[in-house]
Amino acid sequence: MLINPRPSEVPAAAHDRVYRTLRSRIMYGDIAPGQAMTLRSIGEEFEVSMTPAREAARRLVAEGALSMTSSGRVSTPELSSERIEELAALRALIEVELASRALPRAHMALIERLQMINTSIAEQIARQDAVGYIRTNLEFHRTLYLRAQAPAMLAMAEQVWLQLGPTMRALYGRLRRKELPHFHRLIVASLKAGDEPGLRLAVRSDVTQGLKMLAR
Amino acid sequence: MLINPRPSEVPAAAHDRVYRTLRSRIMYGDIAPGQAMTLRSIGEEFEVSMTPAREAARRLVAEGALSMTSSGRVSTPELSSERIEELAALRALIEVELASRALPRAHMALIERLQMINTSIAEQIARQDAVGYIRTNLEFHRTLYLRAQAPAMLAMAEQVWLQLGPTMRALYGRLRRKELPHFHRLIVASLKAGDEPGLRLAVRSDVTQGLKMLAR
DNA sequence: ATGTGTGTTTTGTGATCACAAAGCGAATTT
DNA sequence: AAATTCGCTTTGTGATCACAAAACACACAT
Repeated sequence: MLINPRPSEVPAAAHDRVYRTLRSRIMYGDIAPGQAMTLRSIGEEFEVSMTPAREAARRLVAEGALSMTSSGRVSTPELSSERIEELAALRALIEVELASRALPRAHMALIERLQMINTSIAEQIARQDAVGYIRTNLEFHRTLYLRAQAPAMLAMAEQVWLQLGPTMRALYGRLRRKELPHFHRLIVASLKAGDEPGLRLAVRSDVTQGLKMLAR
Repeated sequence: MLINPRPSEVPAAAHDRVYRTLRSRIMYGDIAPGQAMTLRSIGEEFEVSMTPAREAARRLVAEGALSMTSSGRVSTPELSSERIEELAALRALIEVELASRALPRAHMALIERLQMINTSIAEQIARQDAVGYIRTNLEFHRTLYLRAQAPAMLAMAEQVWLQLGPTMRALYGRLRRKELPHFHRLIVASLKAGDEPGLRLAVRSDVTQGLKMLAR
């Protein structure tokens, strides 16, 4: 009997492809806050009928990536400053815990990988590429948190990122960064030193800094 | 022009009714872990077609209330002990923060209401009603956290409850309680005294206690 | 100008159907 | 006896359609 040589390349249902593409766009700030979309237009873009388009949209609504009016229309959310503050606090709570759990398992290979990602972030900044910056920045965090071996917590953190996606675009479009966020260096340094309190503070600061200015 | 006298009583779409009913069942431990269900049987029970049944199921999958096999079949999840530990830690993180934010706004009316709920919990314990116990226990927590005025955080907390629902049933079926969890009394006492560190400890303990024993 | 009414168009909802794949059970083979 | 094969049944997926309600635009009246 033949074993499927690539079990990860399962057919990929249509609704899942739509979901994943939209999710990436939202999480990485490809879509501005308040952007409306119809189920038919989604289906048209992905060349599927309304059924899978509706499923993908509904899934994103359930995750807070899209908001829905009482009549069923979906759009990217426009977050109030109170909600931004809440989501920033959630990021701080969850990601500090994830970093703390990753610390004892963080070996040199991981730290080098994080430094690589940091240089990549610097490139995106130089290129003024907002979407690239957001994606690479989140990749830095995800790479660290994966070491925590805590999938449920990581999923929660990603859900918060998703909710903040369109808003992050508005933020990073405003504060034109010139250099690598220096808390990333602090995170790497704390990891090297095995300094847990320092790591917790660095992560909390990194996560909070940008969003604080946006919430006012 | 007439204003709708009950704006909250909008027609209620079929898929939403299915979703809400299933969500309650899962969150309050009405369904055991590992219980499978088909889309057609859901539709049959609620006298709707497969379309709204599928939407409700998909929404619950997105929230982690149901798990899905690669072939699209859904069932209540059977959580590993690692995942239970993670979810317990998330409860601790988020709910301690919610309680802390509720504290400065907690007036006498709220405290009295919490005490009422506590006597209600004692009744459910005397009646050996597992589902009633879980529901009333969560009502205690929700009542407190509503005062925090932090809807995004509360939604996250409820999502964790939802994921733990079927497992909670298995837990409370095992440890036949005899009396009101005494951390509930500690929570109320800390609220009365305005003692924030005490409140944080009491909430963390209450949230962690039961799940710790289940995770081994 | 502003608000109002009306007809048209757009849009989400849910039912139904065809299809393919997964699950399942019994009979058969090793 | 255990494993396998084959056929039937169950099940999820996605397309299509009818329908009702919401959104919209335009004309009209104030």
